Amino acid sequence: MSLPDLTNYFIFARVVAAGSISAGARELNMPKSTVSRRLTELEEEQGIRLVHRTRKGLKLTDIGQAFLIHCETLVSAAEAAQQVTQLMLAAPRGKVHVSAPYALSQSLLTELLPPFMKAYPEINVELTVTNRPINLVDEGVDVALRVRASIEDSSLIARPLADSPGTLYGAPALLAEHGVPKHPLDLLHFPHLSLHYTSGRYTYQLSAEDGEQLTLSFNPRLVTDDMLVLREAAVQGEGLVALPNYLCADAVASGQLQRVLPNWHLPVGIMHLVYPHRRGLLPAVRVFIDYMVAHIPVLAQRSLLIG
Amino acid sequence: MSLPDLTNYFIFARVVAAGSISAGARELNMPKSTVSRRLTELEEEQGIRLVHRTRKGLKLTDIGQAFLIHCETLVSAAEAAQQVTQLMLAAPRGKVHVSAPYALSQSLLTELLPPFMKAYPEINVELTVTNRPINLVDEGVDVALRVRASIEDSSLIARPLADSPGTLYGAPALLAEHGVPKHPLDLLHFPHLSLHYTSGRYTYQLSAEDGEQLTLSFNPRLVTDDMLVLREAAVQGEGLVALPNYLCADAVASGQLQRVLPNWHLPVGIMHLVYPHRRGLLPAVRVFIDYMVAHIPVLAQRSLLIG
DNA sequence: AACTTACGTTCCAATAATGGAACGTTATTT
DNA sequence: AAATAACGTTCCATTATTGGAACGTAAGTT
Repeated sequence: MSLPDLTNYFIFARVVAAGSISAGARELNMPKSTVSRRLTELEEEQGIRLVHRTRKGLKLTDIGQAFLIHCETLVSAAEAAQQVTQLMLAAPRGKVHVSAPYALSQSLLTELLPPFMKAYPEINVELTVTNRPINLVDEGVDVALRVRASIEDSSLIARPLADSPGTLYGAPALLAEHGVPKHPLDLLHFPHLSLHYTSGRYTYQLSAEDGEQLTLSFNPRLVTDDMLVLREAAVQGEGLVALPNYLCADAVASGQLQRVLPNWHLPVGIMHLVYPHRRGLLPAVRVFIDYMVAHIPVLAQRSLLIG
Repeated sequence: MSLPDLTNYFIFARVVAAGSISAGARELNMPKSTVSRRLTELEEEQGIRLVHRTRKGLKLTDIGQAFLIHCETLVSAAEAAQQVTQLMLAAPRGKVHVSAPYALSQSLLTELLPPFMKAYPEINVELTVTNRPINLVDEGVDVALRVRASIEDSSLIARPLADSPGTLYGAPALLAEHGVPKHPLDLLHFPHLSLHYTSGRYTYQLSAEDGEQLTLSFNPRLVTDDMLVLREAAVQGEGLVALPNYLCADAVASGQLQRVLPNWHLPVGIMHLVYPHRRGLLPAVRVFIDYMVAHIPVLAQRSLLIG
């Protein structure tokens, strides 16, 4: 099967509307030689004469008339299709599919989404909250909020938002029971809670301010992929846990949690946005990204100052 | 303005239906390199990503989904357009616009059209009867029946049907009154009737059987472009007239008219069909031509034998 | 684990489409 | 009557498109 060149149908419709090959060529901004050739081509392809060429304008054959009707709906369909894309490109509108882990969703996005949606009433947001690592393309996600030790995914564009330093936290009661740790080795006497790691290996990578580094293995009593669950468990005194500071700022202020070994730092997580292909980014997605890039660092900074 | 290549819309719709670029390429019978390139081309032209490419099949974006709907109506329109032409090509059907002069229409076509239309029930005939010379293209005529001294029109295809010899005719009463002419010069005493000629010059070009030629000018008493009017006027004894023999056979048989100078011949008219461009001839027009070519010579011959 | 299959993309010589200029006609203007 | 303008077509060097082969990658198979 050899597929027909539908552009010829388009040209045919435009030429008939214009009344002559020359006029059609002018409207189409093409040389009339091309228009003439393509029209003849169409007739040969169809095996039928569609227009009679006279000196002054063209004259449709009966079959050309019937053929034209379908060509016109074809042109309309093409224009409608174009409008679909051009509408989405003309202004920030349409759906933005966002993905975020629970912790970030319930803190940052809870705060930022309402004002964002108020600022862009034509944008609909679909928010998928999950801690599972997702494939943006497979799940049809436009932009994902992530915290990782490093930004490595090469096929995606990443926009760093803020560093997310973490510390060990524990409930005052737990610390009273086991004694406040002075040195990392004191941690071995404690129960521990941790995020789930597919590697199955659980360690603290601690670094002191003088540069000293220490890696400590532990067996977690509780493993989950929800940081908020970890925080609540820690508040209940179930064990020590490594968490981003911004998540614990409130709990520390209210006395529910206490920093453990505050002079030893955990690896800094980098909070960032990722999205596919910088090219062809829809305005709706672009303004979402811009909005988050503009506001998340401020919010994160505020949390850190408090924490 | 650069016009979009609508074939890309078509390819897009087919690829989505097939589920992958490779499968779409197979269905379209195109190399996948081309399909891949054209799809990317379409996305760049629209400035928007329409499909996400994954290893196993494609995934439409939301906008791609909306875009696709219009592409599908576009494909339907293209198929409908094709059907219009292919239907007309598949069998003799549709309209045939025929043009003929009065004389031929009322003799030959009156006899041949009914059986033709019975033989091809899907064909509709539109018959324009006029003696005025017509431009086939301008008037949208598919095929014209003509009688001319020569076949000269170069832009048309001509199919000769039969020679149409002519003679001078007169009513017996008129001949009794003025005396039966023995020699062309005797014609000068008669009143004459004639077809209308735009040249304004009226002559008889007589040739004897021994090759002798004679051109005789005359002033017609009656000029019309309808041969049947001339014949009736001649029957009424209004004057002599040069007419095709087949037209007068009946009148001669019934004694209403008589041949004048039967040994002197008028220029032979050639009855023929003309139609534009042998290429792209519709089956309906083709079978009409074939039918006339098959039957008119027989009918004409019969008339001549009688006459 | 190694192998096979199937996907989408890229490369580049072979091929096809393009478009400015010239042509032959015809209607209109000078 | 001559000149001009406009039409559709054709020509052919330039330009753009094509498609087979090779590539990198991921899923299924031995």
